[in-house]
Amino acid sequence: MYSIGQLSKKTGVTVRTLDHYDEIGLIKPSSKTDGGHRLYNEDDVMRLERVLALKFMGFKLEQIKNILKDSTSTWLESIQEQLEMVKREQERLKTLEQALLGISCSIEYEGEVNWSIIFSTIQLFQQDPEDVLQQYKSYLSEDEMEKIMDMNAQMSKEDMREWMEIISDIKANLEIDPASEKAQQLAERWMNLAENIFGNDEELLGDMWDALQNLKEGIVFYPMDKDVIEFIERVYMAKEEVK
Amino acid sequence: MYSIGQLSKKTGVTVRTLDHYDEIGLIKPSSKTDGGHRLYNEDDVMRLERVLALKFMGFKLEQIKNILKDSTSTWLESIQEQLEMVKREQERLKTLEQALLGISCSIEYEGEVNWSIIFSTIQLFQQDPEDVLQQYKSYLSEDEMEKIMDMNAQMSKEDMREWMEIISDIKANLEIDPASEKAQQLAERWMNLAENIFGNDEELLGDMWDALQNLKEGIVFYPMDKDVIEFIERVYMAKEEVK
DNA sequence: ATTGAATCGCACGTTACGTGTTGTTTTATA
DNA sequence: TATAAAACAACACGTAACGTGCGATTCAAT
Repeated sequence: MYSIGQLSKKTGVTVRTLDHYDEIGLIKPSSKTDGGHRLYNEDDVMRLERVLALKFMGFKLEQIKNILKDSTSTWLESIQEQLEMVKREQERLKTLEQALLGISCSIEYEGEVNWSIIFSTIQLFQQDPEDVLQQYKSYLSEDEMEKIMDMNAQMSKEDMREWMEIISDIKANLEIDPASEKAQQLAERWMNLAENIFGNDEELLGDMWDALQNLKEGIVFYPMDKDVIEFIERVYMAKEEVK
Repeated sequence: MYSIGQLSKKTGVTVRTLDHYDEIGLIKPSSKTDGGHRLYNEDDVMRLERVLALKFMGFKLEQIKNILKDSTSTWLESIQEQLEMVKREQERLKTLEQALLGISCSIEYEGEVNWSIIFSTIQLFQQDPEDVLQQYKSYLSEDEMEKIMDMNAQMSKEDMREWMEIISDIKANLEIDPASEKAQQLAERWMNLAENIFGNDEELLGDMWDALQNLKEGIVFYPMDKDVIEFIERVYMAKEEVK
């Protein structure tokens, strides 16, 4: 028989928590002293351990009460629901991380808080990725869209950082001569990174480029907007002319 | 100028939410009608949009108030803190998913709820992975431990399912003759899967096996316990004898 | 018996609103 | 312009899982 304090020490849960579990009828002490102090026996301890296990799995106290009530309970179902929930939450956090990463980089390289980039980024991540890619439907095949989605998801922090760096570099130099040495270098850096990310898939890159040119409005790849695309276009046109 | 209802329609946030933001001083309407109805102007709308953006990023309303208060605010710091939080949460969910997956499989294949497996699994995931591997320190090199941690994290649902299946098969047949056809098949299936997971790294597999044999207590790889290890040992010894 | 520690029971605080009520203001219609 | 209908203000209570007190017992040790 344990007093509430002893049980607390034994299991590591606070007295208040045990108090609460008693209040909501989750764990009622099997007996009491004449004075009214709660006494917990081994069965109670076991029940507590099970409750803690289920809590670790992410169930709510009310659910735990139900699960422990009917032993015929649909355990598998409950756990698989939890699994689904955990997966959905992970998806959410993954996109949130991407968004935060993009915003963080944008502040870092632009040196100030740019609300329009923030709004665009968030808007981009708020709708589900399927919808975002719908815009590209006429330019890309199913296959290509899937590839892009994979890349998007697997883009590492380093990739993102490099990507932000080159793009903010370009943004800082939008007005320079497209035929200049520096412009050529910038465009080349962009191309290299793009190839790197798109894995040397020339066809995909080409189709992607077509899509980008035709969908200049809005932000399509995080912070890359119309201005950047047009800059790169100009540089390439200048290059062609030299030839 | 928008009434609270118009603003609600325009932005999609409920009237009650705007009400709340007014209450806590997050978004106060810039003017009111003679009768006391709230009127929001474009600046208020902008502030609301910013609030929503920050909320999307996961900030609390109180934090948002502070961030929007001092423009000199440490934006980058705040966002990077958020990023860290998101990452930690993802880590937590990843391990939780693994644990749930293990428990789900254990119920599926054992056909009943086995609390001791559940407790062991949870205990395994509650301490951080570093500590778990500390037990193996004397049997495995740094390199090997790192490899194992990677595998552990990347073990797919299918792998886990197969793993659970073979192990529960073995558990159902612990008492059969180690020299029998069936026992040999079971051990072989186990070996094949282990090789599959450990990527044909014979040395790693060997060292791992040593560790498993010496650390029979507790569960080391999810549901694989002492009994299973001893069974496989017996089968191999029987095989040796035949030779 | 006394005293210090443990415990009980109660209540308010937390977060970001949802839901509901009553009384007032605005808007639309006659 | 009178009146009905809609919108709104202001307040209160509920949510989930406890944390943090608080005064009033009760327990355990001396």
